[in-house]
Amino acid sequence: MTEELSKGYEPAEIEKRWYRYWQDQGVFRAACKEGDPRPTYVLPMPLPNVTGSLHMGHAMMCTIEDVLARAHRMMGFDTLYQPGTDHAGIATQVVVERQLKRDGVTRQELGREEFVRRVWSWKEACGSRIVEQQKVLGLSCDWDRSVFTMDAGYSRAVREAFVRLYHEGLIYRAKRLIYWDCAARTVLSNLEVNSEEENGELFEFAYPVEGGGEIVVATTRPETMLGDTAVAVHPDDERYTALHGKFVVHPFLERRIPIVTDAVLVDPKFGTGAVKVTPAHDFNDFETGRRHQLEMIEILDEEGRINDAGGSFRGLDRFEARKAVKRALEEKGLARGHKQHRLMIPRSERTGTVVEPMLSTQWFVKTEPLAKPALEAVREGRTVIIPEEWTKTYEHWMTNILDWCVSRQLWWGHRIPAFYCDACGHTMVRNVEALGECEACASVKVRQDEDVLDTWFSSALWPFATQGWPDKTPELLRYYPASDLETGYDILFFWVARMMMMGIHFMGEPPFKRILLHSLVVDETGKKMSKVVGNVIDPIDLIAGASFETVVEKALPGAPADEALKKFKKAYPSTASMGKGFDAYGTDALRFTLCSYSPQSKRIALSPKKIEGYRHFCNKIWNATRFALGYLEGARVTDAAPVVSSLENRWILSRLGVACGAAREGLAAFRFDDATSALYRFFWNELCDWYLELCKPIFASTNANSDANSDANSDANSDANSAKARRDETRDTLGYVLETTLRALHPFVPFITEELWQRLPRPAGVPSSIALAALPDAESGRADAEAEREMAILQAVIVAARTIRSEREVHPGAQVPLVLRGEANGSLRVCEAGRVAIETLVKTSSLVLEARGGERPRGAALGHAAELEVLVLLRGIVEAGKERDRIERELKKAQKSIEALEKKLASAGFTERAPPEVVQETHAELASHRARVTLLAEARVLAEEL
RNA sequence: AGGCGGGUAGCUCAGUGGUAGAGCGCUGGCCUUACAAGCCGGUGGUCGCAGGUUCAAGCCCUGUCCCGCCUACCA
Repeated sequence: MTEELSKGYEPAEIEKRWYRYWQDQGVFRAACKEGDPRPTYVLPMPLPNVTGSLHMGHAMMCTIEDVLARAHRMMGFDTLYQPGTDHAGIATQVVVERQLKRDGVTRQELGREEFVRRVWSWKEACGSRIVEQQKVLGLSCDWDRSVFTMDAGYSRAVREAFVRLYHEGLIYRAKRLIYWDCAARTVLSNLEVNSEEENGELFEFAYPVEGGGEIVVATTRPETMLGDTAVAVHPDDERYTALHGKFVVHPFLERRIPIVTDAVLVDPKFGTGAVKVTPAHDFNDFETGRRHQLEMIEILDEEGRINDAGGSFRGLDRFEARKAVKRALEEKGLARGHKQHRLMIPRSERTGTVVEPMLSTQWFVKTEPLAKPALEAVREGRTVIIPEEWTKTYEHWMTNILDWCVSRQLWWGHRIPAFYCDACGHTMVRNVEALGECEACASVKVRQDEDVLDTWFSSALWPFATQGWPDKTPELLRYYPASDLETGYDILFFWVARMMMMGIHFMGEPPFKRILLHSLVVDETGKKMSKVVGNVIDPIDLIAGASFETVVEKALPGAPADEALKKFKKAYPSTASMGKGFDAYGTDALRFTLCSYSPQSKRIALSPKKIEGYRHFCNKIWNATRFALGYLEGARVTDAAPVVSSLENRWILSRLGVACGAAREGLAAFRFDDATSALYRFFWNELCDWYLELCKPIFASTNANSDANSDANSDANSDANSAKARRDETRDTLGYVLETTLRALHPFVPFITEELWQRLPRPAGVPSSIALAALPDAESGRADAEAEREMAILQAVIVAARTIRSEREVHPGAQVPLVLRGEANGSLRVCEAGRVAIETLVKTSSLVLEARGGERPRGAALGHAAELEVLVLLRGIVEAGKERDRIERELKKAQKSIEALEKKLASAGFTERAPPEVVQETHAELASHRARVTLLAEARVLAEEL
């Protein structure tokens, strides 16, 4: 720890050390101590799937959350960042089944018990990967409280919730048309189904009409005609009036099918204007069937094969059946052509297979009574959604919510606690793992429902089931409701809305005070990340560094490397200038980058170049500290800002307060972009660019004066004393400012700040980790308007002089004579006080301060800073012609501004109706432009003698 | 089709009615004892388009054209 800092910032080396330290020190632990006077801050982590590995979305989410958690911890809250993982029913089952398939076994062959055992062992072996990655990101969760949704305690809570809802009449079992995943052989909720436009075919065929003639229908799913129980036409469609009330004959199944009229289903302008109706396999047809009391014929089994109802097509897979039906229709001369057709294909989010609408008996949650209070909680502001615009989306969904199908035909998950008696048919819903005998007839022929619950049902209980509910544990009392819930807007419905419903229902109050939503992380061109497009980035590659070969292999698995790389670079144009791959940017740089994006926009276009930029920022922090450490020996660093007298010290403390205040405001308003940019600008553009540069001559003066000390000269001694006093004050200020700034930065960049903070002089009695130190605020600085004003004058003078030097191509190392002319009691006094600063930062060979009015030195370039004239003597260095052109250009600019302002002031409307201070400001602005014109005219004269 | 966003510098994005900001890029000059992952300068905008309100519009209103996302869809 005491060894010197390396010249460059190397994140890998420092990051690995501190995470262990934090865990060993128990920094992340929530106290949950009786009598703890601290307020609580509770942040339930959106539980990642146990199957998952960390993607950019997680990185975004985790970063934002960890910033919130760390900031609140530093603000003195008893902070619980609640971690855990989700058993992810279908996703996990699919993964394990795939693995079994490689070994040539099916889960049916293994049996349920053995299969579930295998899933558990898979979970033990592989399920912690994402947790390890979260630790790489620096998450400050209380890992000791981590919960897995299949834990015994959590499972009990899930059963309890089901049982209570059932007895309250909010859960029911019914036969409904649902989405069926034929690959996973389970029902899906409509949120687990994604529809995308794909190429398809609109196939037309004729139904022979009883008594002669035919009616042509069109379909994208010809095989469903095996379940047709009607043909519908529009009642007003004159083409078909003659057929009303007649029947068609099914060509394969010897079934009479009625022709019905239906104005809802049929759009006469589409296709042939006649629609085949398959009530058991289509949502619109289902409703049509209800309207006309049509027979509902199911034609598919649970694997998507044609069942007995399909006659000779029985046993065919649905896609084979499609071909077979078309062929058979052609053979019978009933095919009437086909055309290309774009249509929305619904696919299972997990297995990717085309889902089929099927009739099925399932368990449903009655959502309306639950949604209403959840809606009201937001309307009444008991829960606030940020950014606020999402409130509308939430309302829209909550008011149009459908009953929620919660049963799944899976083996991995919480088994539905419903028991059926085969003897008397009695149904019992109890919070038990097994039930021995029937409560009605005492028969032992009792079997449990085979199905498990939707994963979202269990995760809907997250805010309270993690805290021991239904028991009234100390944790539950202290940590419910949570403070914030932070997540991607894409799961507002899936999860957030459901937690709201369940939280209010079971706990009587909403589960969180605020809902914070961040945007989707997309590629640099704005496209969604996907393995199809080949633009996925593994956050770990950005942290640890990776060659493009490695990166591209993950982005587009299985594709030729050069093709994949081309696609990848197209998705991330800023990587064009990056040679072999990503450097190791480090966790801190990635975190800072993610925080720098505004939460207002709906997409976050990830730019690797931007991450590189923030790594440079980390390097800047590193080196500034390295510089400072060379002078901080013996610094007295205090809790509060020191009282200081010199301008630069007063100024930096004032700016420090502004920056820390802005950072706090940004954190509070969920505007991390504002917070990070305030700290970035302060650190780089104020602390490094100005303050440290101003410190240099002060620290350098030490040596000069210690030489002077050896003289017996008393003046030199007193000079030396005052120089020492100033040096000490500056040393203490620098120490304080740096220590404070690191604390302000810590929530965003935890690793580098801990590393550097541990090396800095700190106030007495600080905690063992920066993570437990106090988060600075506006009061951590010392507001000083006068210092800011004076410093602004010095900065303006220095910049003006530098600009002249640079524009006239004076060599940066060359010393130039500088003359500043102004008001003796005004800015000149400030310049006199800041003489050393000006001399050093401008590099002057001589600095003359004089009152305005006298003769100006000939051959000088004339600039201005506030009301000061800045004269840089350049005789013999610069060509007169170039200088003249430059002055003309500036004159034109100034004239243009003057015209605009004069026009504005000439308008009576403006002078009479605009607020007086605005008019005044405009006058002042005009005056300053006019003064500038005068100055430029004079500069032209001076330039003639260059 | 409906709903919600967005269009500002070459790129990615901030912007609170009072003459437009950042980072990156571009560009000129510097290896200046913390940092070339750097320093000192500079260039760059008809704020999608057309109206309107206002003394004043990137910001408010209306229309319009593009681009996203979500929801529901035509069998």
